[in-house]
Amino acid sequence: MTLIIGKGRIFFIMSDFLIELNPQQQKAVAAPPGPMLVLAGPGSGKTRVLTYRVAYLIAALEVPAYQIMAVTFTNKAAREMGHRVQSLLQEKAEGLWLGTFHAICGRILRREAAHLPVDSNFVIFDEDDQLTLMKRVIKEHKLNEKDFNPRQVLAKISNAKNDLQMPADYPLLNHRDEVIQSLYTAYQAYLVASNAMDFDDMLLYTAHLLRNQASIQQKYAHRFKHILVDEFQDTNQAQYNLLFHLAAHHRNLFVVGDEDQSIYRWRGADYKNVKRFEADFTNHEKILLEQNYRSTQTILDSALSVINENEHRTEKVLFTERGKGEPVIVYEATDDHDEAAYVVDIIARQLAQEKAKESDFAIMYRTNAQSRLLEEAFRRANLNYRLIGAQRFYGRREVKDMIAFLRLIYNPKDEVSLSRVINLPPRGIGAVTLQRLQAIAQQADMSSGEVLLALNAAHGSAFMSDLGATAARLLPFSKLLTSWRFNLDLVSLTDLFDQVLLDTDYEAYVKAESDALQDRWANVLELRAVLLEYEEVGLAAFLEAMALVADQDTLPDTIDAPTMLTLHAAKGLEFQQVFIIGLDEHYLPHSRSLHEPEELAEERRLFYVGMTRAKERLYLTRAQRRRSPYGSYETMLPSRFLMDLPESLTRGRISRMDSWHENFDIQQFQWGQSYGSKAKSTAPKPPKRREQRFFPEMHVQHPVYGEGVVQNSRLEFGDETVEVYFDGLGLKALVASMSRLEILEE
DNA sequence: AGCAGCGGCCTTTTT
DNA sequence: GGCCGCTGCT
Repeated sequence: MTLIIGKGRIFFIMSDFLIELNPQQQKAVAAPPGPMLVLAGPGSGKTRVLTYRVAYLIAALEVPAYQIMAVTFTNKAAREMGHRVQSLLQEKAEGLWLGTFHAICGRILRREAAHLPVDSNFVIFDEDDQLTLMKRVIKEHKLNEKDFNPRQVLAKISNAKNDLQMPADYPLLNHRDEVIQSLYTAYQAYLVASNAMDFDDMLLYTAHLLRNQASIQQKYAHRFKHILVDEFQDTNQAQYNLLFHLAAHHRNLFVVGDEDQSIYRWRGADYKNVKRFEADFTNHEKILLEQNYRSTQTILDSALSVINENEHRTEKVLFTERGKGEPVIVYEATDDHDEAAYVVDIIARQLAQEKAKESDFAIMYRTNAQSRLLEEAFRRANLNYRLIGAQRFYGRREVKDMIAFLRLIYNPKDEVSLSRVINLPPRGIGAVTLQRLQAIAQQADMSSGEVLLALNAAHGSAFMSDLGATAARLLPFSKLLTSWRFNLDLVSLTDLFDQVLLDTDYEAYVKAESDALQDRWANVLELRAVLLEYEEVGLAAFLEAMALVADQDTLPDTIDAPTMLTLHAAKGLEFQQVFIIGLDEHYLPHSRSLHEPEELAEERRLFYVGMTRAKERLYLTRAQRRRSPYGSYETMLPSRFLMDLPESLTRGRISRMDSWHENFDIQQFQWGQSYGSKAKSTAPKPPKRREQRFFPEMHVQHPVYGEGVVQNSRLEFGDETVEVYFDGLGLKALVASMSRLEILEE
């Protein structure tokens, strides 16, 4: 099929996935160069617009692909866009710069390392590394972790960096700020000494380079004649600044976003960047995409009724041609176990009846911890699932250990990796020896890793004997590190990996550490398999990829199974049927957000993002009681967001909605002091069903009577009475919630 | 140096 | 309920 755009001179040969563009979309895609702001509601095809815009620039305006930079929110989104552009244009798409802010900054920073305090093979510190480092800094400042919570200090530093403040720029309002500034300075010095940077540094350094180094600014502003940004509402100051310096000259900045989907405020994102864009890029064009191609009108209206409660937003008129659809189903579970059972039950039943396929379903929640009960329920039901995020593969201890070995070999200055692996498995280097090593390093103005390497080189010399017992303790590891370093450029990555495993006897160590539940060694082997894919591109690329994997990147789409993910991870995705669980105060909205209206508004947007992922059906669930972060059971209040749903759009009832605000001061609530009528109990009650689960002809299993066939079933007094025929026993009437009947076959 | 036992704290969301 | 850091013992 051929689509004519512009004056007829230009056309695309669209391949099989062509979806006709509506007039707004076409206007955006085929706009003349210049600043463009596309405000796109959920499901309005903004990714499609972005993709086609890139294709249009190349095919119609004959912009070489290497002059285009497109920024996405996740690596996965980048990959998908890359594929689509490629299938539209084939080899003409080569050379396009496409990736997340962090990935793109990484590329620039390695090229421009000469202008940085680190060299081009710097490593990227993740959250764990940052925490390790900050704890060390706090200790060295002779401060208490209680007075200066490492996470909090890091959060402050992160905010500063997102606002482009170096330690010297850190605002000092009181004495405490001075201490934090001092911690920031020391933390930054350690990063530099480790030849490392954290995530925020990647943006900060790039923004600084572009702002302060005219030659670099010109180079990249000249090279990238067109810049496109997805999820623009979630950019922070540093990112905006960076974009500004790249695009200020040619003004070809094409941004797509939706302020209602801004959910990363806590990470420094500021949807005011939309306003900033409008002020900085005058005479920009602005296009609204309001037609939704994803959801039914009912889902859309429900979502709008929730988001409309937020103030200070440009109201959009979202509409769809997909029809009214089914009501939003609301379910109130007795407790969190019941909630999980309900979700899995609905899915299992639809699958059994072949009304849906596995990958149609997604279950979303506010916090990762909420996935656990669902996992258990899925396993009990013998169903597969995909879990995005949470116990990320790359966060596992053994995986981090092995990556730390590789990182240290690649960059011996990495103090955090060194301290992680120097005594792994235990080889007699404890805190004391490590401290001595660090002291020696400090005196010699070297890193600990460099001292280790020097130690081996100076084996037997006076340098050695000066250090005495410490040197003797360190020597074995010093030799190992030297030989790994020596082999770095000689052997393949997997050979190097195997050598480390062998030299450290890591297999025996990790197997001894494993418990029955976790096969840690299997994870090591899995990492080795990943490494295999980087054999060609090398260790640097491998380490970079490991540092920048997003949650969405961790699992292949190919598994046909229901997906479990946080509401944050759900952005940009869509599913036939969506469950949002945990619609209770303190979960959604989360307790940490209740004190601040801005944060509460963000929780609402988060809920809105989740709701608008659904194409056909939306389920919202809550539980009357659930386990608190502590472990005790608490009576919950239904989420205030549920009150915003018009009854005409929903099915199902939430109790206590009318008296929601009576007697409870939500702000004063603390975990541990139950405010419901019932006292705490440690054991959950058996799940109680509100819906009929058993139907005639079902094959069921009873723990005592064995296998039987359901003859009849009815709901009575909130429970279900099932009549089952058991071979040799005859007909038995059973109470569903008490009899632990399992469904074998529907 | 390493380990076991205890007490305090906690978890929001992610590149 | 689980992690982490501290302590005190071997």
